[in-house]
Amino acid sequence: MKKKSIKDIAQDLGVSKTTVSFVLNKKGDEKNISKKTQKLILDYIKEVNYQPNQIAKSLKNGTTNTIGYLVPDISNPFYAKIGRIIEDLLWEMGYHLLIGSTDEKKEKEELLLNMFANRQVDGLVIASCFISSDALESLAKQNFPMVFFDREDPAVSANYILVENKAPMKEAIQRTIDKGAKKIGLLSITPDVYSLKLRIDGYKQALIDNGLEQDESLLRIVDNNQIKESAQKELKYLIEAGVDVIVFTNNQITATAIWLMNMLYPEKVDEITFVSFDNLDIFDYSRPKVISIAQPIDNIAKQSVNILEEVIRTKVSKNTRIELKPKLIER
Amino acid sequence: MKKKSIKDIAQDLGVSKTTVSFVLNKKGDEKNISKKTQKLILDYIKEVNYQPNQIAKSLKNGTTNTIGYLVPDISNPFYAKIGRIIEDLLWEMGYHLLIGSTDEKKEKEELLLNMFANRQVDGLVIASCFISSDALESLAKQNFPMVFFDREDPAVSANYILVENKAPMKEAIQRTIDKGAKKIGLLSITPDVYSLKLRIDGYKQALIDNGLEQDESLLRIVDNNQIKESAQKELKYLIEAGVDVIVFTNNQITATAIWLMNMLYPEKVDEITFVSFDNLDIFDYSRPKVISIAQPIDNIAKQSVNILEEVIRTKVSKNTRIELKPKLIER
DNA sequence: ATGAAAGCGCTAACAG
DNA sequence: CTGTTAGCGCTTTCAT
Repeated sequence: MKKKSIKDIAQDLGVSKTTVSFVLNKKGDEKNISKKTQKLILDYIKEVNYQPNQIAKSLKNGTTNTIGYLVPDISNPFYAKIGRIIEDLLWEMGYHLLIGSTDEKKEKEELLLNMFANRQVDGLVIASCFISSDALESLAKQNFPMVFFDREDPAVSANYILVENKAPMKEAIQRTIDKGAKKIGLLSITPDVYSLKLRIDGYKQALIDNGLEQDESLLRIVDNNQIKESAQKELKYLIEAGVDVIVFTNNQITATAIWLMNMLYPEKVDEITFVSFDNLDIFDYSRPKVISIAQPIDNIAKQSVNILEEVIRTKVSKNTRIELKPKLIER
Repeated sequence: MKKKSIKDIAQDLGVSKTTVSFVLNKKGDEKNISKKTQKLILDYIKEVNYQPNQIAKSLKNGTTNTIGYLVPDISNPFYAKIGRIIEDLLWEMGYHLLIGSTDEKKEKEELLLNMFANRQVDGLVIASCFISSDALESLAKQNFPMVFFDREDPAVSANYILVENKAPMKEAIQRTIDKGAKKIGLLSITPDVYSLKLRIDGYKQALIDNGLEQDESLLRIVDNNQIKESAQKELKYLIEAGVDVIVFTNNQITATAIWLMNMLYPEKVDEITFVSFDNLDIFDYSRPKVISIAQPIDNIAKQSVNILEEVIRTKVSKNTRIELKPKLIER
């Protein structure tokens, strides 16, 4: 039993494709198709379990009801969770998610971007490191519905769903200072993304505001290409420098550091406090103690979908920039 | 500058659509298109940045170069990681991933399944709880390329990529017995999936083989609808029963239990050993100590893609059943 | 109340 | 060496 098309159905029933199409799209009454014919068709549809070919529909309509979700790595819990929520929200609206991981590689991002556009996704939710790339610019010029989250290129105006970086980071560090922290180090992956720079600014500001020593050597940058090895070295530096607090700019580096601490300095896990931008469930019980800045994942997803839906519907992009407030979790 | 189609290009250049199409598909030489015409077209293509409409291509060819990835929850690290690897492997082959989370809901799974099929995905990688559902049966009957992983319905023959359950579970528990464990409890989510049953069988077998007391009350099942509350109650039971080892049937319940232990029984974290089917990175340094059975994620992904590719290419499904060996991680 | 026919963008067999 | 044409499955205008 091969798949039936509208044409087959029409032939089998001795009616025209048009009639079938009208009935299928619930325009039977509107188009004055007799009740009898409608029932005939509907019954047959069920009987043969007719499934419309969405590709043909898409070609005709110019829409696919598919949204592209482009992130550095879909297996990163942050992107996976947001992806999941977006998937659910879109599902309600009859949309599907096509995913792509860019690995923060420009070339891959551009290829994926083009593939997505060619595949006629109706819109794009994207965490890009290369917002000013040719591919994105060209899409922007075509007024392609897009919303950017997590990352921003301040030089490019677009729809952004972001989270405050500097102030919350400063505030979190302030808590540790209030509790007596004196020597505060920072460990970050290479801040080639704007938001990471802002988080580091928050760190610096906290030190300045409290008149703490501005020791540039306590600001350690990890080599992204060999995170574990490099983090180990930098962590060692900070530990030996005698810091009582270490600040991290994202959850990945925090998790790595927790692991390293437990492996290499188990005797020190209760002497040091971690501050992490981005939360992870394990922070609830991991040692060292972690004060974290939790991004409002639900809200990021919700706003992204909202804006995207609006742009698709109205066909006008207003370059909305939304900055959400993260939540400080003390432990 | 709106998007150009092949027709536009042909008109602009005063050649026919066919010629353009041939050149685009690198059949220029084969079809004896003059070098000059080829260059003319290729140059123009670049100039206007022509992007072929994949939807039209798909309609014509009957293939979309898209694979559906259907899992209970894409934000679960296990599925997210496998998804990521599959994405990469497929990318090499020119395929893309359409994702769907079923939430283990039959209705949602069937809807997604149909949507995917209608959208003409070329194949499906799926971790389903309802392998014997109508929707799946109907696809199977149409010889639709599918490969199942993680979960099996022994009553349905299909392409399965699985991991051994019973023996590894038994073996992991054996290690704890060798080290002196006497009273071994088990905590599991409701084992409505076949593999969970096998894991529990492994637990029982380990007890039998070692002549340990078969106390059915030490086998605690958590209510899936309120995991945290239920797990807390069951964990309490086991702790009070004085177990020295607790066995878990998947990583989710292990993670929950680790969290609960640290929250509620911090004084006991070093007195009890956990055995977990499924590994998580945090087990490296979490307390209680966790002996885990790590699923070979890379291999699962690789084999799934292999089989799927073969089925798509040969158009014949051989109902291959591959059982991979997990890796015991002692800590 | 229903049908014929054009067309979405692309491919490819067939004709010159 | 290149062009004409039919057709993938669907929608929709216009005609009857």
